[in-house]
Amino acid sequence: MNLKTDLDSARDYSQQIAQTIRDAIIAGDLPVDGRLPSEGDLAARFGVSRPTVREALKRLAAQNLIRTQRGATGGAFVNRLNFEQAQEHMVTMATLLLSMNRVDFETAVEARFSLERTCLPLACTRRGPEHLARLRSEIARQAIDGLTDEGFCASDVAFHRALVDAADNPVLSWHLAGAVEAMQPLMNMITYTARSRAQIIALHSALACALEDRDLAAANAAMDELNAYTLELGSEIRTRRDRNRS
Amino acid sequence: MNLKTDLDSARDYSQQIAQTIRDAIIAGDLPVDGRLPSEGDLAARFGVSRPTVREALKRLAAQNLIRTQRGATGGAFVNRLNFEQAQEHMVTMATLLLSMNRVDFETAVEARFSLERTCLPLACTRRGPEHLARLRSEIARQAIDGLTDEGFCASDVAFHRALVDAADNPVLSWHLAGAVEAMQPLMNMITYTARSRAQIIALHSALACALEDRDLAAANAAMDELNAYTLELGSEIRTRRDRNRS
DNA sequence: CAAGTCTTATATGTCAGACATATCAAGGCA
DNA sequence: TGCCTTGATATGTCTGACATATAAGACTTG
Repeated sequence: MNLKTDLDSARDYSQQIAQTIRDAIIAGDLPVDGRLPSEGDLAARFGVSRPTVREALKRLAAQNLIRTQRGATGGAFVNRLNFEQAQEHMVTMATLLLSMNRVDFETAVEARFSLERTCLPLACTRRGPEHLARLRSEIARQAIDGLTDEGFCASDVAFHRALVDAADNPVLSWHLAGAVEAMQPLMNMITYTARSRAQIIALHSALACALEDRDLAAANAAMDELNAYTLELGSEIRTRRDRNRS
Repeated sequence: MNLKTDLDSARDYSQQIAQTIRDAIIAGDLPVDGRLPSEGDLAARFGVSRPTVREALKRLAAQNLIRTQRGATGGAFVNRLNFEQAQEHMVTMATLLLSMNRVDFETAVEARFSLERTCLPLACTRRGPEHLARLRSEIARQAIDGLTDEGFCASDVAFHRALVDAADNPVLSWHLAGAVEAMQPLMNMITYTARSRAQIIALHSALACALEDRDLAAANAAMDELNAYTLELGSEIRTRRDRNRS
């Protein structure tokens, strides 16, 4: 637990302190669930005031690297980063990336389906009955009459999430689920007619059946169709929007 | 620029304030490069003190959502999240995920090569001469006699980075490069013999040639071999380690 | 008149000390 | 023994102040 305590007075102290502690965590010098020195201690070590140390700790808390607890035995503890939290971060980041960089619909869709396709070989091999059940249950929900658009989109995401989980590789699931969920805002625009819902449900069913039969070629074909149909809907939306504008 | 200013007194103010501003940024209420109210203003609006507001802003700064600038026309500005910054974050996160969750080598390697393979179809279609040049140049560097292990690993990462960039889809590049770079710490262990270097260089060359010929089957085959060889080296390392331990 | 310099206003960065509050542990009391 | 009180310690927050960076306007000077 020896931290470099010499700071460059030209740059933000809180940033440098955060970086020092972050490096220590990444290097494994601070064990998971280990307790950091108290804010007062850290302030004394770095030769800064407590508010400055607090700003540094808040930076780390924002990245889920530490958690804080009040009370006598409280303090700042190194978090075990879990896949769920990390995924939230990734979705937030990916969503912002897409919206702030004017990524066009085709590029995003291409990336999404390219990525999602990677789970199919593994999913065909490893899918268990519980994965098939999840897929079927989401398909059933999507077919409910009177389901709201929000409900349909949520179930759509859950379906694809189940699909990537069927590959039974948590690291892969993390990457792919992040990619899929980040697309949700873009996908929300295109599933608002009964016709498109029926078509999407049909393709979902085809995917589920392909997984059940462990038929990789069929799964790839269904994914291709879903890809093409998504692009088609997207260009339809654009046409309609352009017509309204003029 | 209307922010919800009512806070739940039971939870951290700085966290709630950060969440409020974060939501506004994600929703697009705060335009990119737009300036937030000054810390004093925000403190007055939320009914808290300036240090509390500052902790909130540092949380956002840690996620690269805002940048701050001192001086008369300074303040906190909404950042345009770019792919580079976002990738740094993703690599940090993925590295921590792998190291903190005892992900076994096989799982990580499987995820990595599954993901990287997705760029091959697009890369075979779209690769330009500049992509081929980047690939060849990294291969040349890897063959240099006396190259340090660090240098070899760095060039290895650069090679795979060039490979995913050949797909010419920034969103895909972002996802895949993050996955590849996060593996670097794990890969560092296995490239320390001349034998493995020569083999890896041969497979890199095979990949480059396949891309040059736009031969998807050959590219996939080379990737398969690289995958298998990586696993082989990994299990070799483990055997050696186990023998040393006993 | 023009160019450079000075002043000032405004913002963030930092500090010091204080109080509020949550929490656990130890000691006291029935 | 079991409950309660008390104290210690930690984070959470507030107040007020000073330091510093920066740009714009006022001023001075060639």
